[in-house]
Amino acid sequence: MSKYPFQEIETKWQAYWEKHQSFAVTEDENVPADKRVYVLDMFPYPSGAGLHVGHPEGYTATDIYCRFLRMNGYNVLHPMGFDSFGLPAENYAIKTGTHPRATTEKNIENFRKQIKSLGFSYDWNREVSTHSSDYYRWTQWIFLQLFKKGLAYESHTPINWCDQCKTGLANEEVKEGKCERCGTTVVRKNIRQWVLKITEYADKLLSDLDSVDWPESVKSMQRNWIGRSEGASVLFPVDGLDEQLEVYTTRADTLFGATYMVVAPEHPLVAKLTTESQKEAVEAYLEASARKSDLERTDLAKDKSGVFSGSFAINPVNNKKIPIWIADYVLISYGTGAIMAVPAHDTRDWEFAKKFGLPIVEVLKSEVDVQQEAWTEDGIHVNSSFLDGLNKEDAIAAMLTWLEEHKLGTKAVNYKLRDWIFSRQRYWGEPIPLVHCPTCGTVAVPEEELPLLLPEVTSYEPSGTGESPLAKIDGWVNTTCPVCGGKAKRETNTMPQWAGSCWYYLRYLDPNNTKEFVSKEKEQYWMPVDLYVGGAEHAVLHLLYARFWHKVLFDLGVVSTSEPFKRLVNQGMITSYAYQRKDKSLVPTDMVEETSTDVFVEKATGEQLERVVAKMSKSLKNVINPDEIITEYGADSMRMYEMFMGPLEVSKPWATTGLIGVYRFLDRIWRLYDERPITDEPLGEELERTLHKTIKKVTYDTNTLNFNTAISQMMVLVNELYKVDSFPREVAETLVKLLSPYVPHLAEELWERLGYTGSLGTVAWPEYQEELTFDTQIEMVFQVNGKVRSKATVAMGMTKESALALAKEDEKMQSWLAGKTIVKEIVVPDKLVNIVVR
RNA sequence: GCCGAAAUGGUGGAAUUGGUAGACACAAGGGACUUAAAAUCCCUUGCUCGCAAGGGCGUGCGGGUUCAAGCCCCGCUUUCGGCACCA
Repeated sequence: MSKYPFQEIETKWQAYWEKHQSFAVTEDENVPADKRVYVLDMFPYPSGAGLHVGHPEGYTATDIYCRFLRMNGYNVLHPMGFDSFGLPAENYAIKTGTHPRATTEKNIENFRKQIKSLGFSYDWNREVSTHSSDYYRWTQWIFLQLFKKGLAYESHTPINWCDQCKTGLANEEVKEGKCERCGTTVVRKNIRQWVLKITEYADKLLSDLDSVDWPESVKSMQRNWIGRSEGASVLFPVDGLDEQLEVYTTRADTLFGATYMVVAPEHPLVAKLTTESQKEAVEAYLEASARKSDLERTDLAKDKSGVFSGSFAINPVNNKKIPIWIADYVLISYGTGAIMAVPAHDTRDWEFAKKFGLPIVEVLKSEVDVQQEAWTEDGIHVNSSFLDGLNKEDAIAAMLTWLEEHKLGTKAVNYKLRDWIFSRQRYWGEPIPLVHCPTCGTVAVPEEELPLLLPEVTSYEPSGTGESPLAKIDGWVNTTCPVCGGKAKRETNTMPQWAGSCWYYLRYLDPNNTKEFVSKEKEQYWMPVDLYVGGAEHAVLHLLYARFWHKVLFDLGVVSTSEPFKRLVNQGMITSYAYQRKDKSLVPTDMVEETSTDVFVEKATGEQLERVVAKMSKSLKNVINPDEIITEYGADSMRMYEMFMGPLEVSKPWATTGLIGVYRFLDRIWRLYDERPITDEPLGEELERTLHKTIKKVTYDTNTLNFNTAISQMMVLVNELYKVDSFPREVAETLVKLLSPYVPHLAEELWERLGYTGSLGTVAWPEYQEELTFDTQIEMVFQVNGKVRSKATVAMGMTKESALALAKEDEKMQSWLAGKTIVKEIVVPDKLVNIVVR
């Protein structure tokens, strides 16, 4: 196609950087604190499929930013590693009979090669992999700190279980009742598991969100997930039993309207509350709801179900006897697992009351008949004794005072956030370093014995019974108690994939430290992470878990910041085009023909199709392979195109024609330097202005991650260079510097051709002179009543008076002003004149 | 249902503070070069009325504020992402 020898250039400079360790970074104490920057990418899971086009997007963005910062005198930490424990490798191992370590390490090698082929400026000396024992030794160490702080506990309550993955899942890993990974409907299963008390940090996790520079959407997702609510805890005595039923409510003001109570089927008082006559019905109900999946239980469209326990509670505000029901629309995991039901003003309670014929009492003046539908808006209280006449807000306050005075209830705060189900019944993860001793209980493996190595096995098949594959390895399971020396058994569950990624950003700081997970000095030198770039899919999971661990480490005094990631940016997804039939079904790309511009038809039927944007998928045959793009157009084209497509944060469709456009731009640059003699003559005025405008815009836009507009400004400069004959050295050198963060290989090569030796990486970023960016002539707009009627080219800096005079003299303006009365005159200097007439 | 983000030419997208809407690129059309093609270079390109000069319309929809609105305010629609019996 052309002469631009990208393959040769890219291989050459990648080898140069590697040989000269161009991007190795040290903790140089001479660099002032505000010039130390930590720029982090979310590290990839090294899947067998290799890098997809989404990875280079975020990685290119941070690479450009890092190279830019280095040229501006910053000491930049920019590491890369691999999130290498996890299910896919294990599942692949089971299928093929190869050890997950073997496939994982092969995949890592491939990923590393692919990442390097894009010319990113990582300090590879700091690479970490979460599956290596040097690394997971410290993951285990951190777990032990949690354990010792009482933040890890064993639980037997039912958890989310995926039958396909054969493991328990955290609440965060369940999406719409299905396993996030494989889409299998999640079932409830009673198995022993380790749980981390993330709820203990709910308040801090919530309030500290205000201190970080993160996208509002991510913060709001985390706030919703934590789900703090303020309400009251109220005690209801049980009639005829020496028990009290504690409920949580955000609507204490509606207490006079509570006509029955509901406890979850798993509530500890269920057996006591059940009377002899109801026993059979209750037992049947408990069994039925235990069999239901979470999805079935929470399906909104479904009918409410429940059963009367036989017992009654006393409503403490009016001493009325109200029945206690058992129903699975009340969740054991939220609040106290019991509610007071106010059917008149709560849709769920209303549906239940209607179905089972329970009384509905209006306590808020409603605009509807509460016997016909629930009234959930605010209103004036009625039938509520001392609350009558008050609105919701005042009534809640009044009721809280009353409850506290009578010792019947207190203010309470609840969270939707649940504790983190942390154990996995699988092989390819960090072994949990605990030992079960019949005499000493559960004890920690001594820290000096870490890492507790994952045993080599020949079969990793998960049992599916809730036992980890490790449980079958007798030689490993049977051990001695570190406390009493007696016979004991190892914990056989492993950690979830999230464990390793909870703290990897800390290990990069000090990857070879064998004494500590990170040294205090290095931690203080770099932390917190100044910029963290990655996909939005981690908004809740990884980012919440990592914040939690970091806060625990902060409380332990081993890290110095309460938040790990100061600024977060989500890169948008790179989508692809797909073709849609009238019935909205999609047609694979290879079955589509473009008959004329933007007219697409299905080859087989001739049906006209609509082009839509869709996620890349194998079945649609619209997946772009980065390796092929690099081979055909080069890494520089790939990098620059992905940045040119649009703003970093939004998702945008891949178009290879667009990539070719960027390739052509690079080729034009190449030919400029290749074919034109570089002269030492001074710049023309026009060119000088464009040059300084370009420096200004590229500097500003690179710093703010607006790469697409920085690139377009460089295109403007190159277009202009093609219009003039000469190619002054000043422009030639500045352009190379501006290009270098974006297309580092090409820039290095051109820099060398300009007569320099060594890498551009440490060359100072160009500066612009503000006064040279100003136009001397500007086009002034003349408006009448806000509509553009004429324009004139005038000198910059014209006074308001002369601009107005000029507008009035203008021939076209005069025809629009003739016979009108001037009402108002507005002059925006160097922009426009607007004359308002009547 | 609730929370969040968004909607601009044929397409991807620009538009620092409210001040010329459509930068830059793709696609399309035309021209130059060539025996020819490719590559390259140059020009045109929001819609519409008009021979032209020139006019009208135009940033999802309906209102509003303003001399002036893609941008601010109110009310909708649609799309995407998240949550969803959380009391």
